Amino acid sequence: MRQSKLFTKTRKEAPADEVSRNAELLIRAGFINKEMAGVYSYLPLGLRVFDKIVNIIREEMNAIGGQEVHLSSLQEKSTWEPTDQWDDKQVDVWFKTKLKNDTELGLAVTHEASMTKMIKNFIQSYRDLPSYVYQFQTKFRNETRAKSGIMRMREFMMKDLYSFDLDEASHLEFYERAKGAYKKVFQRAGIGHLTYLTFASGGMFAPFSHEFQTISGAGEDTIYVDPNKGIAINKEVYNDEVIAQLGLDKSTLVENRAVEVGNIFTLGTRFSDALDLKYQTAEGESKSVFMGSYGIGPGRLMGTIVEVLSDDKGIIWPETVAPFKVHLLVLGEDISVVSEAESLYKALVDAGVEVLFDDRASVGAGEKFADSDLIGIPYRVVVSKRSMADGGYEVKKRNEEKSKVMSADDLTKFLG
RNA sequence: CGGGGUGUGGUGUAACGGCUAACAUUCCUGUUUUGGGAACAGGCGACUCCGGGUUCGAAUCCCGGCACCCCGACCA
Repeated sequence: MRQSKLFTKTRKEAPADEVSRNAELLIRAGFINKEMAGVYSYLPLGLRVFDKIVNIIREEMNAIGGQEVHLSSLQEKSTWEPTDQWDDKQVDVWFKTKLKNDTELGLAVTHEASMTKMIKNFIQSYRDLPSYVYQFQTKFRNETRAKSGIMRMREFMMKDLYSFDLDEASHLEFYERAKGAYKKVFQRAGIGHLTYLTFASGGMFAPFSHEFQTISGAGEDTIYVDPNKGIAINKEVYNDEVIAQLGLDKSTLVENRAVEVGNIFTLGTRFSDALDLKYQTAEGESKSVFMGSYGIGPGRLMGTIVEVLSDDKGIIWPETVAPFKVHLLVLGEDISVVSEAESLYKALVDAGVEVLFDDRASVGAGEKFADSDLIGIPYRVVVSKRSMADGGYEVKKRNEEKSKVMSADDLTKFLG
């Protein structure tokens, strides 16, 4: 993509009302736009990152047998009444609305109940189980206090997977697979080294639920990490009994602030009982389906990556989620330099490399460098009189200081 | 939802109750320039969040509303 055609532009200063690092950098670099408190739009660069994150999650969900669907965000009152969750006292973040005929509707806070209702149409027998169904769909939560940029929004995308199993044993088997898939997601997204499987309160069907917590000062949770075992305990269940139960040693646990980037937990038969999701066993008995739920917010994940991977100049995207792989800069308007850059751009695009080409004329070299650092694309390639005199193109990684000069062929090979 | 704070060109800031609301940046025109947000010249852009009030006079003081930020509570 040509930067001269990109409608967004970078800013030197962040809006005064944005304090969080993720919002500050993402707005300055033109990835997101703030609509109102807790509501942000994704712009071209931001959407590319968002989509890459979504794709990583999608691949990992598919790998453990997930089937993707897309449920509505409009939900009937009757969907939530069986579990008593329509009540504002039970769920205090509802956005509610009405049809023209005054029928009450809610904007999806989550999808446990509607997913259960949907799958009920397809599950009658033990032969129909298990089923693992997921979606990327908008959640609306009327938070009393939105904050921290895109980390806690009133409208946000969530990947929510629901598992429907015959019984607790097969549920637990899948649960372990889901753990593994989540680990891979955060590893691939570039924050695996800072993300810990964390024990948290479990609800009625399990002693614990599991959160994936990424160490960051921007986090809202406090966790106690065992660095050797790579697991942690959320403050909400942190006590001597739990420490002993998990076989941990209190003296080795380190307190940290962390962002909850994912969570998985056992629902048991809470929803299947309430909504009458049952199946017939081989013996002809009727049994409740055993459920679990598994969430990741791609937007929050994107914000977390920025919080954790940046320096004083800007963002440092991991290659896996970067909006482009290469930021190609042409310096000066000298015809031979420009045409050299143009043909390199074409060669890279033809080789299938994702390139943002800073082809803007009459923009100083300093500004191009500053923009490049701010946007944070992993590889920067400079074409200038100097680089050509040195015998080619100058390549530098965003997170490294020194650059090296490469020829066109080497470069295409190196990046392709 | 409790507490605290802030609203001034697109963005960041300034302005004692008193002159035509200032400066920087962005943007536009032109000249020059091209290795770390370059230089010069000219220009566009603001009913100072909204509504009342006090005053000869309000961006400034008072009241109400709205919006935004921070701390806490909440967070399937």
